[in-house]
Amino acid sequence: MPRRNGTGPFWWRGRFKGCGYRLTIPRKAIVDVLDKANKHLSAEDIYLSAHKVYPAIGLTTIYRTLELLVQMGVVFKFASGDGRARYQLSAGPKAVKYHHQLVCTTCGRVIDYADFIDKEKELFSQTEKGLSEKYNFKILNRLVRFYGLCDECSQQRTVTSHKLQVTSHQSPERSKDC
Amino acid sequence: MPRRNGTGPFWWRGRFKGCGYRLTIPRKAIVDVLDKANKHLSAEDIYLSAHKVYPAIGLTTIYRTLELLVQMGVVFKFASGDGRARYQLSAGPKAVKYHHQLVCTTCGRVIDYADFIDKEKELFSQTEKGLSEKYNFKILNRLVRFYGLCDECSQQRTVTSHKLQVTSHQSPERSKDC
DNA sequence: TTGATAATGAAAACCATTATCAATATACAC
DNA sequence: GTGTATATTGATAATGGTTTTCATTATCAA
Repeated sequence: MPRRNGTGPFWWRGRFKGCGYRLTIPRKAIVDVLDKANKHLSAEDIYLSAHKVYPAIGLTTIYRTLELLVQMGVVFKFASGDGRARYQLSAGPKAVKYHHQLVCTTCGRVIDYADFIDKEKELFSQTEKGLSEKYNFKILNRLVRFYGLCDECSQQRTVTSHKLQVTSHQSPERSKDC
Repeated sequence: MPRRNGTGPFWWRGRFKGCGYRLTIPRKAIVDVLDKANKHLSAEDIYLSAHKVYPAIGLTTIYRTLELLVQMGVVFKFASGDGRARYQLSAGPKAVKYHHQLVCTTCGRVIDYADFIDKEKELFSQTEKGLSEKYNFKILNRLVRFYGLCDECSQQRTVTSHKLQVTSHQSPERSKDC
């Protein structure tokens, strides 16, 4: 039986018509790309994939359609550290309602972790309920990001420190964090 | 008594010399701005403030110095949704080790919340310990961001829906999320 | 099929950030 | 203090992701 909000294979199609927007070939191509992807994509990623299916598509349409989809609540957009936004479907079987990352502030590396999430879930279900009520905010997605130093950069930092010690005229009482 | 890592009023000054970098007027001006700010700032914010103290300063120096400070671990940089990065001191009395935000995906509004943080702290202290060990990652800062619809946009969305219903030729079976 | 209008894509504009490079300021040796 | 090597600076240009513009095309209800 059909569900009220539509979460079946083409749950998003009804949204277009329902909102007074036309369901065109480029738009189908874009949502299809997002639907088939199992991770978040950049606008360019989406462009390249959609281009294979529908070569006439332009990058402008990608951005415009993505904005539309975000407004409709079909797509979730978030800022990744590299200057490019990432997009993913906000519902359906592939939808991920949360992101958990370790971000290295030195090299920019991003580690997506899946550990300890179960413990978090319990806490967040309470927190989200409280926040929703207090701020009357409808929470759809969650991002937990830890910033710091990855294994490699912690080590390199020490190396850099040594190198500086050799080439520099400065005082030797330097810390590890250079 | 002086502390080993330096967290006093000018804790960051030693870092420059310690790392073999010169402590110049522009650099002092930039850190002073960050030190006096009680929230995260964009590069332009910092430029405008530093410019008042030292008008000869250029935007280039702002970016360059910020990068340096991030590398030294003095400044924490993170992506805000609006395409501009934000910066803040990573230590000292004004330093904030965590950010908790509600981000509206429709209007872009950001609500910084301070509720429920105590409960989170307990959980995160465990999670951070586990992650640090597993990935050998030194966690310095934390970002918790909930995406969704703010109060106003939830309501506007309904209004838009009505408007569409009047001006559109489309089927009336539209959802609230347009 | 038609006609009003929504949607498209190429190109230009925009804006935050980065790279280039000649000029300047700094720290150290003397 | 003076000189010298070099780190630092800032104006300018370049970059790259995203948005705007505008003439053309596709869509849908009638």
